[in-house]
Amino acid sequence: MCFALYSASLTMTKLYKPLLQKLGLTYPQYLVMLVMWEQDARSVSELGERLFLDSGTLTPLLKRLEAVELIARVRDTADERRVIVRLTPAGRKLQKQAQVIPKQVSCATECSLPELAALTRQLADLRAALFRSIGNAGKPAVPISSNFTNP
Amino acid sequence: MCFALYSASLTMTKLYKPLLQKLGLTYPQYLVMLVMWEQDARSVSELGERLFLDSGTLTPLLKRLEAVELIARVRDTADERRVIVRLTPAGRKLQKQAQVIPKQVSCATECSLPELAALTRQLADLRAALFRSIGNAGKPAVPISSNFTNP
DNA sequence: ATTAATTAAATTGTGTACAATTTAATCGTG
DNA sequence: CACGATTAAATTGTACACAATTTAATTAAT
Repeated sequence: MCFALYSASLTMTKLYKPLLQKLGLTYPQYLVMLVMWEQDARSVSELGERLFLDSGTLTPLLKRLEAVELIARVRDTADERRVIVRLTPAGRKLQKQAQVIPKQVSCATECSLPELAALTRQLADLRAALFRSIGNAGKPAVPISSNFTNP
Repeated sequence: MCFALYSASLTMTKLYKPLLQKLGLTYPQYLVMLVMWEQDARSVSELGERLFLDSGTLTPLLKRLEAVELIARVRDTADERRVIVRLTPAGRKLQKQAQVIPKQVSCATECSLPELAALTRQLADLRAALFRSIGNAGKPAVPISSNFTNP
């Protein structure tokens, strides 16, 4: 299953590549733009929470989006630790060009919309389950000295 | 759906990390070892066909596995273009240590085995559909001069 | 009010992915 | 046999991912 997941994900990214190239975006950059179109003016950590990515991934990605003037990055004056990301006019304008992409991708999947919705929920549930497991591994719910083991 | 796929895949890799660290492997390296345990003495392109990865990804990965002496890379004497990958004794020995991993991962998914099997097939089908779509875009089935268009 | 702890980004270093190109070997045709 | 086409790996350059660390700003506890 893990390999099927891994290679389906890589293949999906490959499918997006030519579609997104017309917009000058990579797939992770497109995800950031989707989240920004959903709501403007977000901090880096808010983006990270939505996308499950950390600053080590986002910071260079956001710098690239800033370099092509799709977003602007400014320190939050109220809290100088935070960096607020905003869409530029070009960034907002790009949304219209991007609107055709979901249909093209959905067509390539050869799945019906209900099938896609079901698969989406399964994958989201899976991610949540894996997160719980990782969380438990990182911070065990029970001290190491416990005598209990998983059934 | 695409985002669910993308983030589930990244989370899966994160789950594997601590498990594989005990074996000194990354997830893609583990995939290569799984394929090698399945059958020894494969060329780089055979590995690439199994894993849907190209030489640009595999060559440095295989060099790292060679550096830790889990595999050996030798030119095929019958065809000097090919490089044959073989397990070392240490590489074969590692299989035993790796046997516990699938159960640990399956447990973390919180899915039954039939559920996992069903999801695996869905993801494999999805990957195949995406491949078809990419293939058609990359190498059109009909010459450029054709008058035909897709329905 | 200081100082210690925490938090948010950025940085560093390692390891994929992959397009595009290069190098070298083999194959196919005349 | 020759030589252009093809094939297999390797190389180059760009862009993620993420653990671990660092830097700077804020909060908390005394």
